[in-house]
Amino acid sequence: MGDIAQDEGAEATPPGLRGRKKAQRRETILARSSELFAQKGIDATTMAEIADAVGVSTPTIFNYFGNKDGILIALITEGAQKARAEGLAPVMQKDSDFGTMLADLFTLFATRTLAIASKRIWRYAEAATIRHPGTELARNYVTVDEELVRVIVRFLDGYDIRLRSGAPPDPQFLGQLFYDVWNPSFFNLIKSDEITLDQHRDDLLQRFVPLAGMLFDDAFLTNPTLKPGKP
Amino acid sequence: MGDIAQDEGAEATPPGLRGRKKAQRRETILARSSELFAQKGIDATTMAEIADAVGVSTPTIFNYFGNKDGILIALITEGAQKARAEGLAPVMQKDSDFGTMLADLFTLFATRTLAIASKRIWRYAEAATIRHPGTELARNYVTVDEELVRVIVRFLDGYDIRLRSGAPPDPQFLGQLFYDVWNPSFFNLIKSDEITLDQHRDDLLQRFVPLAGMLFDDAFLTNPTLKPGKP
DNA sequence: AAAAATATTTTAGTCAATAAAAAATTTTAT
DNA sequence: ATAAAATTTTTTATTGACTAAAATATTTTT
Repeated sequence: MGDIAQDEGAEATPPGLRGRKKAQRRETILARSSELFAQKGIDATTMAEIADAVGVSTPTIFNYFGNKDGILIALITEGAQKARAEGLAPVMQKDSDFGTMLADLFTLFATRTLAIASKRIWRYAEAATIRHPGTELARNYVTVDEELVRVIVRFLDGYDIRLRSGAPPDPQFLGQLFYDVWNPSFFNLIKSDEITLDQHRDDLLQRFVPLAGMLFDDAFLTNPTLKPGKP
Repeated sequence: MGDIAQDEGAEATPPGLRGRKKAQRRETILARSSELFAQKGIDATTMAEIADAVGVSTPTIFNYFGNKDGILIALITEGAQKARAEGLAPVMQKDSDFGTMLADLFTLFATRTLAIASKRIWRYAEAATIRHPGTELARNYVTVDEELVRVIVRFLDGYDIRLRSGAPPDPQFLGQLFYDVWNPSFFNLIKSDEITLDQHRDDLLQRFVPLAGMLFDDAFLTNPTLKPGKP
């Protein structure tokens, strides 16, 4: 439960032999940690074992990642970055109402998120960022969420949204709102090993269908149309 | 980072000398821990010090609360229960629009929440419940949130809400929605020692005013009326 | 008052995390 | 190329959370 000094995250590889070696060792630590976590679980994997597997001393691991949480957050943020790079164009059927479409969109996010790491690892990472919000790695983690909001905003921006209020829609605001509605449900998903992705989708439907019903125009709701010039 | 076996929380005092002693000792542990945490901070307070202050052995503290997090969660949930019992009728000026009223309501919740425990303690408690969701104390903690939603629902239920959709309002749904909109902002508040309650209120205004504007009827927005027969 | 059930302490240990000094390595300047 | 400076890593040692198990004490039951 001590305070922490952490490394600078995955930066652009610095010049010089020293920097290259350091970047490479960082990758090795992450790779071996990932293997060990998968093999024996997080709790059962000791820092000394990781150090052994990498071939360095235990304090060196701490120099690189501050603590075990630091390794977890790095694994997740870097896994998420890779997944993000793989393209995020969501695939879903279009002949449903907009609330259902939102539920499907977020179910897809949940599916992809759990493909990056297990529920347990996400639990640990979420807890770590709350407990140590000041660290560089925790701040990196926040950007994963921000990126997700950006994807939602881009999605919403494709549609010719009609609000009941008649006001012009603010995709940024709506994107954040929908993200905030999704997040507690996603937390429930990762907090319980029993909850399935199907149940998660059901939960999301119960949240998004009524919400969309209150926010959006009847015509848009049942037949969400894309903006002219968007595919 | 080990797994945990925790006690059963603050139950109704069981009969018999043994049970009474146990309940009393539990209270003593909480009282001394609270004092020590306040005096020297959480990290700087060791389990051995708590045990010393109470006059029992260190493992006994673990028998009662599982781990340090367990003590924190118990302090918070029981503090919240006491605060809850003190009556929650929110006081706010009525001559503002409904979005502002919501922001004020949740600012009040934030104020009261931080009166129960410091940001640091809330951070630790939130992290603990995510990391160890299965424990009895973590489940107890959830009920604090549920109770808060109930208060919001009761608040909403007092108003003669008119939705833009024309549909009859579902206070339960709206209460959960508003809670979910509030919560990430509250997390930001406790995650940063810099953010003030005033800034929190500003953030809430930016969330609730536009949201209310999209959801509620213009007439209701500017002049929220109570249901007939409600004070 | 003995037996059974339960709680507590003692003891001993594992592991995360930190600190500080020694040793090794790389870079920079000459 | 080599000495000096800067940086990294290892060694060593220590604190503190947490667990396990056996021994001891206490309460309840019979």
